[in-house]
Amino acid sequence: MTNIRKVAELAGVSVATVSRALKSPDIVSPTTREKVLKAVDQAGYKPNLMAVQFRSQRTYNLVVLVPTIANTFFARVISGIQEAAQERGYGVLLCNTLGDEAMETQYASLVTTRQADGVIQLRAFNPFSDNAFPAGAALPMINACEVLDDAPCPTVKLDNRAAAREVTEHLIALGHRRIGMIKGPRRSPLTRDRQLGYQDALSAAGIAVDERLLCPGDFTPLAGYQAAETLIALAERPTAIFCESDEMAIGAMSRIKEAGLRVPDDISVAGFDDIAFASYTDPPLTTIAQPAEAFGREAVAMLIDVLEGQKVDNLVMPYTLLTRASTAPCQL
Amino acid sequence: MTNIRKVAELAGVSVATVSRALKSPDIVSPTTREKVLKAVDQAGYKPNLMAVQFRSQRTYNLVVLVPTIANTFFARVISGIQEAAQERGYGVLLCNTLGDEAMETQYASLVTTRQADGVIQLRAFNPFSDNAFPAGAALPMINACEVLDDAPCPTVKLDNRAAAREVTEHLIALGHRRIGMIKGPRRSPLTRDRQLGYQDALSAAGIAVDERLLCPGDFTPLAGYQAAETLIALAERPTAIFCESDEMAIGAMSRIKEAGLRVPDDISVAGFDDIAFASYTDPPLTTIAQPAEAFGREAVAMLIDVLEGQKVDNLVMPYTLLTRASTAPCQL
DNA sequence: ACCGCAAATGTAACCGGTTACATTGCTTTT
DNA sequence: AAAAGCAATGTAACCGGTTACATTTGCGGT
Repeated sequence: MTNIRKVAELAGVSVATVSRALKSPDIVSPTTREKVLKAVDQAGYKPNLMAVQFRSQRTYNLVVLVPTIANTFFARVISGIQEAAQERGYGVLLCNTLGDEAMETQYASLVTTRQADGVIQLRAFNPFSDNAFPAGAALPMINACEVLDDAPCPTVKLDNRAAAREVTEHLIALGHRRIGMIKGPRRSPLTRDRQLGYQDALSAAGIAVDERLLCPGDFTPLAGYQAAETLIALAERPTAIFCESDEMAIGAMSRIKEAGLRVPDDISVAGFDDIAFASYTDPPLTTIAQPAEAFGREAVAMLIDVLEGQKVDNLVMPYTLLTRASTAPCQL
Repeated sequence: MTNIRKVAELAGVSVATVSRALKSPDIVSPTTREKVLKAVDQAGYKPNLMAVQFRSQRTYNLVVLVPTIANTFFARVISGIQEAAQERGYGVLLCNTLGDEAMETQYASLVTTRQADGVIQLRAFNPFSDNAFPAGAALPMINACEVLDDAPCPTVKLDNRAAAREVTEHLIALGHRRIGMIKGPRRSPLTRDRQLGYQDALSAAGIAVDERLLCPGDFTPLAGYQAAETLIALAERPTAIFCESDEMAIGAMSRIKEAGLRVPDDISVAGFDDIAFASYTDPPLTTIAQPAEAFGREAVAMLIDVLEGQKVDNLVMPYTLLTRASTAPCQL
């Protein structure tokens, strides 16, 4: 193994000089620097970063806890994380937790065992909340996308309530009164906020909330498919459906068409996320565009600020309602 | 920082004894072991894994080079990698390379700088081929999914040629004679193999290959959309289109319908990959199912075998043609 | 010629584990 | 009772960098 001592020997200088020539070139003489660089080249020397990291007690790795990368939205967020981390010289340790809290805690503890410097959590769960982490809240973490109400760390989120309200208002403006909703996982604050926004819009329009129009889901196409089945089977079926994710909207549209109904003629469908496929569905999907990659980029920037001891503020990202052909005036 | 010396002091033993009590409990006396464990507990001691790794010169991290995680197929492969790696006690350092060779080489060199033990490359490019890596081929790597013809390492792949032939034969059996093809990136061996399979099927059926029916693409929905535009504008337009990825098939179907044509009545469409959305498109997509997660799992298993000095053989994964409603008998 | 100061370089401790080797103390063998 | 063997534990070197501190060198000022 070519280490710094070999290089020092080759260059005829001390290890300290080699280290300095590489790290702070300005404090060694030009002659020496050149000798060292030549020796480095000749020996094919690459610093053992494990040693560097061990010495500096920094790994320059970030742990990312993601419920599932199979979800297109999260894939985009991770893309942003990856890109930003790379620019700043950090690596990304990916953890696909499938919502398993034990796994999240286990992965988060890579920070306590010094295999990573910080955590980006994309789900509303504090992996350090366990009593195994007495100093829990102090560990470097950013909670992004789906955030805890009482997050013990900085957060990056969307104003989900406002966004859901805007979608619902759009449907109401089209004349819809019976608007179904396919929700996300039961205990998610994101689901709760979007439902609140939906209710806000209905209340403002003087429409009563009908519990039968609210279906649980889990953000997958299959869940959307099944929920749509329930909704279209209702005696008074909805004329529009707001889905909390595009993936569910795609599943829902599939089931609606299977039943011989048309989108948007018989039922308007709106989604949330603006995934890549949203403009290629038939008809193209009305949805809320979230700046997924920016979520990732911002989370990384904030986490690195935390790691560098800077104070960071919570961030609310912007959204846009994209009106496409899947929503149309109510035909009733 | 609570380190092993603190624990040793607390327990009234030497650091060596603490290390042994934790790593090889059977070679210390029960009394001592208990004392040590109590001290560990009391001090809240967690071994600094950076030190352990530094000492053992193993990081237990694997680098995964993926062209883009925004692609649903790769997201599934990564899921498999992640899961298998975790089971075996390895972490996954993700690198979204966007096909940038410099970036792939840079990330792969995490192995030479000892920040990772091995590489899983999901693209047909050898990041170690550069002359910066004289010992290139010897570095632990697995090439999966899209593999190099002369890969300097073990590979996991599909028989793309046979699979493409099977899809094309299916279309021919439905009576189609003018079958368009939307290809992948120009220089990809995967694209070449699938095209060969397509040609095999045509030749066997006595159909001449018409160059105008072959459109380049890049696996994205947009590419499929644009390629379909070209194909339906042809004087003699195809009655079926085989797309090298489901994402392109989804884009193509979108453009076909936009032109007022019906799938499969006017044009049959087949894809490749069987992504989650493939069964929710309208109509559901005929495609080749690839065991994406298994690709990832096998790649990890093979890489760890390599790291442990075992000999490993190349692997060919199975595929299945899934016949859904997007392909139907030719109407001409 | 001598002193002082700064620049350049060298020496060695250090990070926190692991482990080869040394030491201690006790049991078994002849 | 002495020798041999073994289990339990301690001592300290080691991994490969970084860096505080020490030392040397060179130059300008008097």
